[in-house]
Amino acid sequence: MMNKERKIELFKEKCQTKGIKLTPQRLLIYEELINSTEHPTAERIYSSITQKFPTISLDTVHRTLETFCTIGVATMAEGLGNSKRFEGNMDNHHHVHCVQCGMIHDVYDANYDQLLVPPQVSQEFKILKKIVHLEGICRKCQTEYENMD
Amino acid sequence: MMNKERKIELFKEKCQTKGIKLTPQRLLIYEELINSTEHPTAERIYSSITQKFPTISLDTVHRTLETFCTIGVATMAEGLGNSKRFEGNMDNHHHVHCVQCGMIHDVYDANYDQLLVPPQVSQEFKILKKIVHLEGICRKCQTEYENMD
DNA sequence: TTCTTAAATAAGAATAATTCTTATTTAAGT
DNA sequence: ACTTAAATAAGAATTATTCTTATTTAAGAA
Ligand SMILES: [Mn+2]
Ligand SMILES: [Mn+2]
Ligand SMILES: [Zn+2]
Ligand SMILES: [Zn+2]
Repeated sequence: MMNKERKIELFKEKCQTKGIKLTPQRLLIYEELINSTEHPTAERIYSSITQKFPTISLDTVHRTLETFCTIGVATMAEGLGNSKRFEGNMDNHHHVHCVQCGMIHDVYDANYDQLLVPPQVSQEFKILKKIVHLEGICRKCQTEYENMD
Repeated sequence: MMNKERKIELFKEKCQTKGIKLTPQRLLIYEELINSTEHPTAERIYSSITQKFPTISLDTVHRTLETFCTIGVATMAEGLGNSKRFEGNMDNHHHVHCVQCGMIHDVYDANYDQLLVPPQVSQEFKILKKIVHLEGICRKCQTEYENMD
């Protein structure tokens, strides 16, 4: 971990090196993000900011968060895209998700099945599911990238 | 694993024991689900079924998939709800997600950090993220359940 | 088999999350 | 101060999901 002033400093440098503009909106969104431990949604950040900065638009918050992920100062918590994905496979297994095409493959691995829940977690949560979630780019999508200009 | 006829048999029994009606819609949706390896969305299942059964409604597919999860013949692939969740914490860590209130807590665990990617996965994917995703009910939500009639 | 009824469905409206379009503004380099 | 590409605001559009209500039906009872 790192103190917030330092993170903001690094954020400003990152904007520089990545060649994106340091706007008041971006700074506010970044501050809101690192001051929160709740993994906020775009809407949540928008609501907090709208008090200090009433003219900001929700779309800007969405765009900015995406930009932050791209330049590596934020991440989107693991998930599988906009729509719920279902399966009838009730065997214990894990997943690898192609973030490009959305494909989900099943992963069977004995080590993954044996993961223990840390005591500080099991004290606070009744755990219903333990899954290793891998994210990456599938071979097909990698090939498609290669063939792009 | 298990052959599909047997799964359908068990599905019918499950409807019995859970006291829910065995409708043609439910049977079709279940068959579609277990014949797919792609972790389909409701929309995807709806499209496939609509050919054989043109009067089915998308809402029925949604409701049915939820019912299937409730009676334990299907699951929803791991995710964090409808909206994207962001964070500025770029340290390597994992998550536990309360499926009731949506809260996400950070989990730091050295064992989790050391997970290896199975070779058959790394052959097919360029892995960008490895995360242990725990799901459960937080203490607060458990207490709230207790106080319900 | 026919009857009964609560459960389930279809259809479309409503809501929620996200993305797109376009005119306007602005950060940052000159 | 000037220039300009990038960024923003506003609102429309799109997509996913849920809700409402009238109708239909599965399944147990008679
Ligand atoms: Mn799976
Ligand atoms: Mn986190
Ligand atoms: Zn892919
Ligand atoms: Zn909770």
